[in-house]
Amino acid sequence: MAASRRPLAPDEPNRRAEIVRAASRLFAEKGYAGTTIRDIAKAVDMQSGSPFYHFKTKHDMLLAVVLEGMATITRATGGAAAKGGTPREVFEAMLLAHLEQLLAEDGRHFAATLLHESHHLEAAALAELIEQKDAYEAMWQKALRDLKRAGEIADDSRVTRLFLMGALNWTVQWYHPNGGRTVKQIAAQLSAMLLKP
Amino acid sequence: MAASRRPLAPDEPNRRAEIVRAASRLFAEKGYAGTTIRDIAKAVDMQSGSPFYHFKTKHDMLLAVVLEGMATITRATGGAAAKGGTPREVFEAMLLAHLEQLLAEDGRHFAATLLHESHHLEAAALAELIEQKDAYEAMWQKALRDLKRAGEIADDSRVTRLFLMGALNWTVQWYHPNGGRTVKQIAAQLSAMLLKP
DNA sequence: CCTACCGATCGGTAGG
DNA sequence: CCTACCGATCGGTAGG
Repeated sequence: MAASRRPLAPDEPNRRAEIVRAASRLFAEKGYAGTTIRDIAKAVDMQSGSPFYHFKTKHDMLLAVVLEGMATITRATGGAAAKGGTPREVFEAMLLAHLEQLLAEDGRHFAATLLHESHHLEAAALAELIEQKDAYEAMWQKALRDLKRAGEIADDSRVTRLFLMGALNWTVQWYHPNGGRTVKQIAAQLSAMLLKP
Repeated sequence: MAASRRPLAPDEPNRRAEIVRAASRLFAEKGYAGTTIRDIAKAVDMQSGSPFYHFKTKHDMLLAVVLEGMATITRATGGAAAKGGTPREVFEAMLLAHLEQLLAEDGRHFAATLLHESHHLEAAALAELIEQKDAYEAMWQKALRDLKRAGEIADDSRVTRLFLMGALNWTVQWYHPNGGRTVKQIAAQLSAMLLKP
């Protein structure tokens, strides 16, 4: 029905990226197991077997989504931290960067897939992801340590970091772009809740 | 292979409950779409078509899991709140009750299914769940309001409640029963992070 | 990247 | 609750 499509060259360089993007949305909405290759193919106007020209298996598509999601959020949050400033300024910039990736139109499907579908990966792929995740969380642990040294926070333990990750990542479940609150306001409110006045 | 099974009467009253319990574990581990009726049947030593003697559809099994999970946690947390005490005592009892349900051997599969698989429900069932969830969260909102009145917390807004829910529910992702920390310690640490000293 | 297809599996059912 | 089964769908592939 949705006919009339640009006749894309089979090897147009960003077809693979289009598949990853479509897969991220579908995995986020319907889950990995609930999404079919045919769903993904249709979303990028391919025939049902064609995604396998770009990916060997469905699992490889999931891995691509999850690694891109992790890389993007690491780049954003790491970049924010690298700008420097007081521990409080760094922390607040990291909160904002993390939330922007998590909640933005473009990044949220990657984030949701990362948070909810990673357990469908096979052991080797999962190990690769966990390695990156640990590195990411180490950045936060360092930020908490600096806050503690500066007297801005009472406890910088691992559990505190996990509570923080929970508060942050849970926003995916309730944030609505037109909900009246901006991402910036949400970040500020979380900062206010955690840091001393 | 796992032969020699007690010859259960077909209508033994708790066969249905056994199915719900097995389904909760499988849905939590493999996802709703990734779990087959045959998986569930095998887990309770039935033939592949037999679960349909107890449930009309697979969706009905999911609904049963999710509603039981919601009811259990509501009962536990509501019961803790009903014991009364200072706002702080009530809040801490609620934290502990919520976490005990979420992390206990018996309840965590129900909780994980509730948190991660509810979106597979059809609209009508989802609406029913959301109604119960709203009632549950209203209990927490009230607890926060009382804390604010008592001067134990600076902000009792909706977003604060959502950060709290995130910190609580995220524990499902990282808690390990033999991780050295008891549920009680985790509850105490969250309380310390949120309330004024 | 499409066509045409395969073997396996899935949710569900009739009839006992 | 079991037996036997159905139609539909799925991930993946050969051959172009």
